[in-house]
Amino acid sequence: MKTQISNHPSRTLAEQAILAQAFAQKDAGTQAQVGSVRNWAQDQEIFSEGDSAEYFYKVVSGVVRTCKFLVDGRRQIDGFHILGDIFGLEPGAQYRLSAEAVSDCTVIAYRKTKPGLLVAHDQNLSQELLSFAMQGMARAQEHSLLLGRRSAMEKVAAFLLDWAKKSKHHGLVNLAMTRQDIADYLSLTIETVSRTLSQLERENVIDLPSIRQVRVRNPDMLEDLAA
Amino acid sequence: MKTQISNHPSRTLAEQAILAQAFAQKDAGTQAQVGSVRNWAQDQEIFSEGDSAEYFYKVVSGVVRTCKFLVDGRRQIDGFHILGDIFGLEPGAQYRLSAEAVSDCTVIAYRKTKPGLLVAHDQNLSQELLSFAMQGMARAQEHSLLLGRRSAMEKVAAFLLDWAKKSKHHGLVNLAMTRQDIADYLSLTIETVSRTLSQLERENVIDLPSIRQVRVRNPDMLEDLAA
DNA sequence: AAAGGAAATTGACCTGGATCATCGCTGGCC
DNA sequence: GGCCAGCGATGATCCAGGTCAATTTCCTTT
Repeated sequence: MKTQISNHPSRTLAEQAILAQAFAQKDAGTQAQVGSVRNWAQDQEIFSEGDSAEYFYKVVSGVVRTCKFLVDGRRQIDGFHILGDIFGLEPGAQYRLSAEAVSDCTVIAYRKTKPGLLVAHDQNLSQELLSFAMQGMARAQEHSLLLGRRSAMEKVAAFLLDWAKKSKHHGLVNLAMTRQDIADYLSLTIETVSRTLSQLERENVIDLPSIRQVRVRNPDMLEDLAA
Repeated sequence: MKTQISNHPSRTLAEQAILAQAFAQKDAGTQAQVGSVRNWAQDQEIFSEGDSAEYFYKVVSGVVRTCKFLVDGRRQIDGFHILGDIFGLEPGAQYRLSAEAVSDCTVIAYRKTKPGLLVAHDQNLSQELLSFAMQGMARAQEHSLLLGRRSAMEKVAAFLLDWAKKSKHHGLVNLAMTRQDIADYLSLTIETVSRTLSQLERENVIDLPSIRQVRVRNPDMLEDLAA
């Protein structure tokens, strides 16, 4: 049952804390601005570009991608969102990107008080949203810098470092996403991503113990390559 | 004298309105969160990556670029900012980008109440900042999409449309920036920007009456090319 | 108006990554 | 265990845009 918080074997303490917080708010009944928990299976669509942006979301578990589909079928991934990340917060009334579950995932949906207008009665929430929006801006700017005028090697190395930083297993990165996802995030082809990873393995910078796992053998070298 | 608002021949009504607003706030003396007007000459640095982010800015006249310099000398331009745009708003205590005057320009500097922490006592200001931050995020995301997997033609066409939209002279765009600026914004070389503009002129999509002016002859075609 | 220098254009050539094609691996299913 | 389908790896080739090298245009200064 979805409202069951505790004793879920796959949930970390941090995830349970976020859930507990959401439910505490709900139980207190202080505001309409409170979250409801939702689950999504791998590759399901959470929302689609152009949909009315009634909700924004916070990730409790799993990984979400936000992306855009171009007319000619190309797909660009704007970002991956993990535990604690907020996505789907829009300046306008419609989503400008689609959101999909990279893995099975749990998110909290927050309803905006008015469609298209985000009003925070609560000073803390307002502050938190502003903070998130600025971080979101910074994140998007970093992504622009990553995409512009950087070689495939620089892109892949930076991507790996980014995920290594997030990983709790020291030096071992579990990638939730496919090569296609990585390619669409870095604006490369799967072939180039694959070749670049192979090259890094050949040069003893990383190991690829399984298809979705990367072991960083030489972080310094990886830093250098990320430029 | 810098505090002189009216009777400046090159200022539009909108610019004067922004200045008047800034001074009205100042005169009322309601808050510390009030702006001071500053002028910068072309190519001067407004702030530099790593500086303590004490102020954020709003453009009154002219054009500002925010950019990052890479170790190997490459430069990437994150964005151009014009009348009414806010720049230099940071989630952290330091600027992550540099800001420079593309043309002579006038900006209003707002001091943050605490370094590194942006607190808005005023509900309206808080709302406005949130709105700006979300728009900034959207702008940065659009830029990522523009840089990723798009041809030189698509980039240049999208760039021209963007500026044509902002121009008041119907169909005539005055570019404040050099080809190098355009190249660094689109992650292309000056040669490619130049060649692409020439090609557009040859195909009667645009005219290039002078080096910093573009006349859009066929907006529909330009839209198609921007994909 | 002439001179000088920076910015822009244009041409010739080269290369990194895309494209196309094939093969191998792996994990789910009976 | 054997089969199959989707994902990933790798090789061969191509081409858009980068690089290098002249000019040309425009703007500033005298």
